[in-house]
Amino acid sequence: MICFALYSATHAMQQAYRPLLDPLGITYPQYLVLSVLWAAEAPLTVSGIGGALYLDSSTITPLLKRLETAGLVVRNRNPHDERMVHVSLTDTGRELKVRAAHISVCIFEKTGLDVDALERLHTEVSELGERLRTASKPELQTASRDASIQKVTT
Amino acid sequence: MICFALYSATHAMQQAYRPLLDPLGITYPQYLVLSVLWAAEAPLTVSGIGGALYLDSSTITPLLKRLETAGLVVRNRNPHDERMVHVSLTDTGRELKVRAAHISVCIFEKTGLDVDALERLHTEVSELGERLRTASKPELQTASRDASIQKVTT
DNA sequence: TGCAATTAAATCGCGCGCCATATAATTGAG
DNA sequence: CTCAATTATATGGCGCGCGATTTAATTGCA
Repeated sequence: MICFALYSATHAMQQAYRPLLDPLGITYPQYLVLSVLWAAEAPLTVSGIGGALYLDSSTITPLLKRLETAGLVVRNRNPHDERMVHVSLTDTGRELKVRAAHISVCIFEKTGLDVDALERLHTEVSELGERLRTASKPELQTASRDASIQKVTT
Repeated sequence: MICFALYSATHAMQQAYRPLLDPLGITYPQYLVLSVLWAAEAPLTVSGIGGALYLDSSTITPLLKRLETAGLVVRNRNPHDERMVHVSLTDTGRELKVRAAHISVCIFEKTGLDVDALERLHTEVSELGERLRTASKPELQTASRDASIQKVTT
């Protein structure tokens, strides 16, 4: 089955990121969350970030607290609806985008694939993920993810 | 980049396994370890299992303890070299192989792919993992994984 | 309006993964 | 033969992920 291949390739990928992210003091999941924030024009909510990454608040909340401790983001309750938390980048958090700009090229090189092959593989893996997600998720036949949720392009 | 696609597809895949593995009382990583043991003719060492799954003893040891508590495996020190631990299946552990036999077909169906497409994707993802692994790992230009280590075919 | 449903985050528990380190057994150079 | 290196496993700490539950705010229906 393809499952172990995915599993181990994902671990290998995270290991490939490690030497690039260590100098920035962030982990790969933190890099993903920051990528979502870097791409967003306005502050995002916890569930907005989680929706983009298919993660829920029990994963995102503690991660955001670590990013906040690191001085990269701030969190404030939405004054119009106190249930929600707006997550915004600090100046330091925005600056990190520049310091991280080289990373995707470095990873691209580590894959040893050309742009076309990578693009094809990306599409196939994304579609597989999408099918597995709808195959598992709640019985409500998901009408594809809500359009308001951003795509992650890391 | 393909990275997030891999990351989220892997999570989706593990979610797809969950309803199938829950009745057996095991997790996906435990299923992987058991798959390695099911495929082996003789008892394996901790590093033998870890080598097959690209995991080290700090991950495998506690997982094996849980499998041992569940009565699925037993661990004994190799009398000829007390540093090593031989991991063997119990009868219960062997019986579980039968109860798990349907799982790969169920997952195959959830992928929505035909055998050929899945085979191709499997090969490409495996090769990507392999390249990322050698790109990251120790400076010694790895001469491909030691032939004595089994392949995982889950 | 009143109050039960719903919604958004947060919290808790647990099982990974992995780094760094520790412990114990074996090997090998001198 | 000795003792420093090496090897195999185990342990501790930390950051995910996720199920289950909790807390707090908002909504909507009677």
